[in-house]
Amino acid sequence: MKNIQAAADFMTWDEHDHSGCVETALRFAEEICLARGVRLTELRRRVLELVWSGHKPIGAYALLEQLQPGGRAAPPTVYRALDFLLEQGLIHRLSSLNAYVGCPRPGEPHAGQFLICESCQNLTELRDGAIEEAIERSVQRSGFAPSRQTVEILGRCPQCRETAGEEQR
Amino acid sequence: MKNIQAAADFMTWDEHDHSGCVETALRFAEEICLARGVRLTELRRRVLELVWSGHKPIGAYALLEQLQPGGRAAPPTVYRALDFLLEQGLIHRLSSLNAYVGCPRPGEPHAGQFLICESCQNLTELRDGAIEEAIERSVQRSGFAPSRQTVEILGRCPQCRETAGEEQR
DNA sequence: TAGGATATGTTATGTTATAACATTGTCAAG
DNA sequence: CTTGACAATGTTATAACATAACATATCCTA
Repeated sequence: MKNIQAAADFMTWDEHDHSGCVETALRFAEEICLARGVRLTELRRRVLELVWSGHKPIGAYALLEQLQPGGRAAPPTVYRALDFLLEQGLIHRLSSLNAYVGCPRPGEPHAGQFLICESCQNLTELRDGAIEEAIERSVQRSGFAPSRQTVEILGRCPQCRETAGEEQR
Repeated sequence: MKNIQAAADFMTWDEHDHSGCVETALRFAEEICLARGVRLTELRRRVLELVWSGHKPIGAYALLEQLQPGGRAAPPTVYRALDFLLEQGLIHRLSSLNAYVGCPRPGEPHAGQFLICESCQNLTELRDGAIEEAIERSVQRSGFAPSRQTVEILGRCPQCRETAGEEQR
């Protein structure tokens, strides 16, 4: 089991046929949950699907709306599903955006490194060994026992840099 | 003008006489604002002082309480002061905690790297060139133009690791 | 000292997240 | 197949974090 977007050391949420990703992510999630003996219930599956459906990070309340167009579900419903998916490493939370994205490498626990475009909100997840090692070394020196890393870089993606002064895409 | 906590490539908010830091931070802030022709008003000065006063990251509403024990000031008051201090690089915002800390290297613009203890909330700010370079290289490769970085590592500090199973300090 | 710019006060509300408890679903042991 | 324990979800309320919009005050300069 490798990456959801085949062989890459990074993954950009734009400019590819995304529909396959959703299916693949759901299939992987099922395998992983089965192997671990945890339950990917209908609700959790649906939330994971919604997280993957867009090409962009999505907030909990936006998920909530999409979950029940009528507006029935309450916040804890979606937050509990998100908590489960986070625990299982199936999604990431971007704390600088208060938003969630699907993890392209579920089953392979890792701290994501994210490039977030301030203009179009498009996202790239990196997996840069050099960054991880540098952080690892620094953390070791300090005697600190890390449990969770957040590396989020905000800026402008190449596409938005070209169309410099224009309106946001 | 160097670090507020003299010569160090990192700064830990614990285990040192902190009272001097507050004074030094305020003095630096005054110099910097004067040099830039911006106004360190009484309110802004007071908020900066409160941010520095504790040894831990502090939230906006906690600041608000300390600002006016009677409870008069409203949120925008403190958020505006925080925005100013952030703009001037006098404090950092920790997005994984929704909290603020004084910047030990004001006047020397930089993206902080933080080690945050989940047990005692104690904080260490790193300045690790290797991490910065690794990120820089990775970001360059992607064609991305970075504007703001967030590197926050949650875990347990050396002190809390010793007192493993015990109650939080 | 008048007038514009900057800063702060005030009221209301938006956005994100969780606490606490009730109900329902699942599954295995008897 | 039913009972009981645990896991998951529903429901209501509220906590925690943040900003919009407009009024007032303060500061500085021409």
